[in-house]
Amino acid sequence: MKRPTIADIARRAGVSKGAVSYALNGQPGVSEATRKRILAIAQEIGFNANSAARALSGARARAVGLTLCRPARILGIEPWFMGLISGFEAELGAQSYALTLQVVASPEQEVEVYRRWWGERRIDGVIVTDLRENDIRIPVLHQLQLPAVVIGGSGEPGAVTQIWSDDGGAVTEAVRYLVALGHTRIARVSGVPDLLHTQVRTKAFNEVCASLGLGDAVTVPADYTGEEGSRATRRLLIGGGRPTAIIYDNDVMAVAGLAVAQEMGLSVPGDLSIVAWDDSPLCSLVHPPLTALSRDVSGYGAQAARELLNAIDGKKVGNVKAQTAHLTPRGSTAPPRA
Amino acid sequence: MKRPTIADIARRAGVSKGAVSYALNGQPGVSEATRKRILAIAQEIGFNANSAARALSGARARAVGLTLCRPARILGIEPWFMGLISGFEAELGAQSYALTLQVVASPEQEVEVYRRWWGERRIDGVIVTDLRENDIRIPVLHQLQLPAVVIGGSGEPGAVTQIWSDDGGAVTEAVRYLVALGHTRIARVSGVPDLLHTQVRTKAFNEVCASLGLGDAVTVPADYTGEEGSRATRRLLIGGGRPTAIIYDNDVMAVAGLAVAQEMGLSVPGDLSIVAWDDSPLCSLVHPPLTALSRDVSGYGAQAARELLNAIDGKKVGNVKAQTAHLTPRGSTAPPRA
DNA sequence: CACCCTCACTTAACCGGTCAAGTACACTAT
DNA sequence: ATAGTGTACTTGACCGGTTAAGTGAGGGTG
Repeated sequence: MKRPTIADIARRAGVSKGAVSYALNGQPGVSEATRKRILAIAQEIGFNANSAARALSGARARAVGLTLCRPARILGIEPWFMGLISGFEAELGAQSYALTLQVVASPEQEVEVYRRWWGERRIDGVIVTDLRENDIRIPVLHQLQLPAVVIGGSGEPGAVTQIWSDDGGAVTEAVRYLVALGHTRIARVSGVPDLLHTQVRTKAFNEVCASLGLGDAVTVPADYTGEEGSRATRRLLIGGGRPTAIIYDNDVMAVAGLAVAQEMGLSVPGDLSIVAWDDSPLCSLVHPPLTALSRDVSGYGAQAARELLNAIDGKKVGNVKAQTAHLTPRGSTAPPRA
Repeated sequence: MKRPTIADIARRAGVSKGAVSYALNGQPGVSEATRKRILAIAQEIGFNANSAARALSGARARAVGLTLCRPARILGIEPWFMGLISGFEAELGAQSYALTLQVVASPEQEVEVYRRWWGERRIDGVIVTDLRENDIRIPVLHQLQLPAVVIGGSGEPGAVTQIWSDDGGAVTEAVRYLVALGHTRIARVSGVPDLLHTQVRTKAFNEVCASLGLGDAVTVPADYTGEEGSRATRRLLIGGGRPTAIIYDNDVMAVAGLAVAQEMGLSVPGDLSIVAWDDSPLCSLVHPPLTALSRDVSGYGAQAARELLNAIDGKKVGNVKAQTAHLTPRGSTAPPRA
């Protein structure tokens, strides 16, 4: 089956290729009557502009890239990314932009992928997640002049547009809530310590614990996987001065922590309260359902996509603050047993 | 920063554009010495062929498409898709093919996306999941001559390459195992009944139950989400003749089922044994860890990608049988209490 | 009535690859 | 010496859009 081209439309409409192009792109240069006729023909023969030809003649590729840099075993289970992706799609699909995905093993590989995509002119911009301190990707994106939106930065103004949320505020809310319930020994199982948003959360956790006089704030670093979540939880529950509440940096580790507590014969929330970060269906799936710091992940993704499309259109670099995660109390938190 | 083109390489090497093209693509027409020189220059200046130009001149777009047609809320949590995707990537990345993703709401929309992609010449082939009976996507793919690989067909020979696994055999193994443990009242919570592989599993379940004299085999249809999994489980556990074992069509529903049992004060595996389909980290995360029908989902994806690349290269249409899921016993199955 | 302006187009170059056809030269066979 | 063959290139058309520059008709103005 032959793909219709603008030449086909031009022939049927009795005009030139150029006129068809103007008509289809809403540019001035054709009369309203001709435009309507051309659009009708395009519709009728099911015309779609060849994206290669369009990209080649200097216009947009109408695609954006996303690299996922987490090991496959965690990618599979963490709802976060899929939530983000469906958010992107909602926005990109509406503008008929495509999303190109690449799974990578390291930030170095990520940089290579950016360079390749740029060289291939395959994408118009990228979405960057998991920002680190002195992230090696940022200077490369800058050098390549590749429009980008960073998700999960610290909120400090930088070279590229950021979508960030006040994670510090959310941690503070969670700790205050647990203290109000009567907890005094609160621990935390964090995500990868190199990531900027992990650092923001850790700092806020330390500060609020200090300000409420909770003694030293214990944060055990992990990596978002269930295994590490279990390991960290065991370490916390075995040691002396066992905490009565644990805040986890994602839902997967929180679920793993719940399982460890049950396996050790501790009751949740009687002996241990659990708060998860990121409220996916996973949290309401388990028993007891987990109290979580909820945010609209796919809305977050949609906002990121919108900002990226703006950046591609050459609009200003900005810092967009997304909704702060809010506490959704469920069955996994309660006052500690005397 | 200007992107290097083959013209730049040609100039530096003192040859024509054509020669560079032959050299880079491993085609005959240049001497070994010249080829080496050209490749060295390409390497040095960081050349990547403009994918648009390449696609435009009749060659491949070097991209394949995947549409995800499940509601966002389930997409987020089901590890299956992410596992598949990382499998695709392993294979596609090696050939520097890109993966283009689109989330859609219905098979009708999916067909539209295929048509658009085809018209835009954006992709060289597609991966089709969740095959239905008389699937409307198949004739369209055929009409468009779009290379495709179907994942999760029934194994019956058809118009397009299929990757399938013997789900019937796996169900049979699970039921036999439960019967060996002493169970006689075994129920099943299935995925969406329209999907072909659901039908295959249901048929096999009915057959093995009949052949083992287990009375009528109860299958409650659900949709892979946790909510539906909970609902179906409650229905099974409330009714008379409560089953002592339930087989779930995915891990998410199995976890939800576990939570329902716990919430109803039933012990797992004492009062109820649970078998999950698809062994993701989720299964070993909960307490007790779930007995599962495991298969290498990302290997499955890799195989699909390989077959798709073959189909794009015009190689034969084939039916590839992937590894059958095998039972991984864990803590959620045991003999029923007297 | 000449002049200018606007509108609605047409024309053709261009993007950066691919590839069929053409060319120049060396080497071999008769 | 001449034709024939193969190698190593060059040349230029082509893919299907976009867009700057050009054109001709019609209307308004002094």
